Amino acid sequence: MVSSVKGTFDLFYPDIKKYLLMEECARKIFSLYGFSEIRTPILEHTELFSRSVGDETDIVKKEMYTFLDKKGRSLTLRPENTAPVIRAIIEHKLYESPRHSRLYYIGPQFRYERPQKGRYRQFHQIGIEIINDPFPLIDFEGILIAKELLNSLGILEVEVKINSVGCKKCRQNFISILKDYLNKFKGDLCSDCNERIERNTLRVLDCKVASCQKVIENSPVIIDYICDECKEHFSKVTQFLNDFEIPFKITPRLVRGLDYYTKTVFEMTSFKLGSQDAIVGGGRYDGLISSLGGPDIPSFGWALGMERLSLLMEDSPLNDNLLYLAWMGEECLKFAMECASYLRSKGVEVVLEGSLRSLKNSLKRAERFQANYSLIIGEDEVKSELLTLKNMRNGEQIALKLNEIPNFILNGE
RNA sequence: GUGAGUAUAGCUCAGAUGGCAGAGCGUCGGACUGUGGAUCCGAAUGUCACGGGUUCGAUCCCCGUUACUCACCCCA
Repeated sequence: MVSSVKGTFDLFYPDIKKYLLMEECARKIFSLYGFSEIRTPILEHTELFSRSVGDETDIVKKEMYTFLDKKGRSLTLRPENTAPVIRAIIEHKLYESPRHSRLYYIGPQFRYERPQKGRYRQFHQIGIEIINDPFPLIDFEGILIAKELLNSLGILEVEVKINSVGCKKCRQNFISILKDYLNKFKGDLCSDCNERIERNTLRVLDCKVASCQKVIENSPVIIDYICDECKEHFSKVTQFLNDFEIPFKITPRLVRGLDYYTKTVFEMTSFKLGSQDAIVGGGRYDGLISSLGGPDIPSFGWALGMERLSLLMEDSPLNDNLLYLAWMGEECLKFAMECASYLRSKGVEVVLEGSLRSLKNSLKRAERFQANYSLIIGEDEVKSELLTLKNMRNGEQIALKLNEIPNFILNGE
């Protein structure tokens, strides 16, 4: 037997319903904020990610599905969707188009990691990108949208963690200060962190090793060192959050694993998940467009993990309005087919099965289908043109003419 | 990439000192010829993950591989 690839999975009823619900809610909310969808290819040139996400990040160093195609080009299954969206924006010169400044995407992403709870090799993200607006309002609205999306799906218990990682100029300044500090405690830091001091200094702040934690506790805090502009930006974002009563926690050690972030970074986490507790993550990336060859235009975005969200969602109620058509005898089949066709044209969901069954068996099938109704069509019904509609939830039966059924099922009349 | 645990029916899981492979649930059929869910009766379903070793004999012990689960790293 050939099985699915490690870290991938098949999605079907009932879990698929959660995904459809997520997508539906997301599309609804995004359009309320003036967003439109963008779909980019799953395959990109490897260079796109090494240049944007960063050569020194784990994602690029060890987590990408990269291969050579038949002409020897290095291609990569996208590990995230921000770089592809920005690539598309630049390629089509859409960065000045207001209509294309608010984009959302829904789709699969790929990272070659060891699977565990809430983490897969093919996973799915819903995300947004807001192009060409440098103002703190955008950071706030971005977070607000994510929060509204979660709320609309019944997820209320999330913690919003927020921080600023400064801009190109002031971050460098902080990094050298942090480097000086960390170098004093080299002996206390784990081997990973000793390497990070030079290659990816900020990430030391994120280390969970106990001995490193001690050093980090007393380390310089980035918000104290960022430039006035960045400080101003950050305080406006937090001010908006306060004004609109969105609880948040300033987390000085929150630095994210992608190099392109500037100023605001944020994460939404849930204690109900395992150790992979981030549902939404994102921030501002003012330098990304220019670093990919576009003009110097700022952006903001986040991504939400659908698998993690689905872990938090209750099993969705069975709100199907499915009708199972129980027909008896070959001489009823043609009539049953005509009924099915009519009902579907009126918007009723109808299952009609090919095998001739006893009524008892048909009702059993209806139950297994989790149908709300059974419509019984036998000799009597064909003659009288009064069909027997049975409510499978409470067992009640009523005789109706065919043209009365859609209204009865869809509107309860 | 690292560590630990697990792998037996569609699902959940038992099993023996190493000697014919088990249960519950589910599925299908019947009791009940036009009325499902309850009850009773019956039936089908297994390369005991894969490959090697030890043994008269291995699903069980040993080695290896793969997959799954959780954790580390990192991230959604």
